[in-house]
Amino acid sequence: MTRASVQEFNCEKELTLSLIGGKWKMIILWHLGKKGTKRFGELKQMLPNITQKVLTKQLRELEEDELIHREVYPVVPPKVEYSLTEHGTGLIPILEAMYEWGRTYMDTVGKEKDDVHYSII
Amino acid sequence: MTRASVQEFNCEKELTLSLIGGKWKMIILWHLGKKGTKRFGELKQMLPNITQKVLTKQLRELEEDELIHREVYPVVPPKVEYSLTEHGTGLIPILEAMYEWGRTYMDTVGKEKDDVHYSII
DNA sequence: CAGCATCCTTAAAGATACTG
DNA sequence: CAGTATCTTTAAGGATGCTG
Repeated sequence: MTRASVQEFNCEKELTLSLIGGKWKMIILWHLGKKGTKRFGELKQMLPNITQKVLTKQLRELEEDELIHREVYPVVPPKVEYSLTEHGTGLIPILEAMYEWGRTYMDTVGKEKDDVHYSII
Repeated sequence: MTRASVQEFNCEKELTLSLIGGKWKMIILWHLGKKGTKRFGELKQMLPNITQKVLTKQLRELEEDELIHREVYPVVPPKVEYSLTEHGTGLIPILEAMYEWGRTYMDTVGKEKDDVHYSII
């Protein structure tokens, strides 16, 4: 993980990939980018198939990598809000480009190879 | 892997990520994009720490996903050349954006957190 | 509400040896 | 030269239960 003190990459884009490559990280960043600050429970609802443990881990890693900010309100019951940092915001255009490329790819390759089907759930 | 007949994603950008997320795929695409057609052995030399088995697998997957083209020349000894397809070429701008973002990120985060070091090898 | 602690499964990747 | 074939390791992710 990124959290190691020393990381080796062949190229800077591998560093970038290592930060967004977690199974749920891109969607988390996407939601925070498009809809703004969200609470833990709100994110959990947006990603119905994620477990609490995994969501916590993804968020902690994103926080340690300074892509998101975690604001803890000392109230009972607990309230925790997540939002994008500057670094995280800078990733949104890349995610948008990946979204567009994926759409085009799906439309062409998904249709010409009738044994391949991509479904967005 | 992408090679399954049915793939499910939360979003199109996850499809994109699944195609370039292999450990060596971005560098392979990058080299083919910047330097043009390459033979198997040339790619192997460019990626000194990759094993033949893994390189073969990455190339086969990229080929099946139609990001690269594999041209086999029926000669002895064997000669095989790899090049980008249209789809693969379309990814290069995204890889460039990831490269630039990663450079900026390294320069800022890598310096402010003195316990974190990223090394490009 | 927003977590933490355990245990478990699975695929990606690596090491190594062999071949048309 | 450009691969296959086995075997092994590792870490990400998931299932489940407990808690301040």
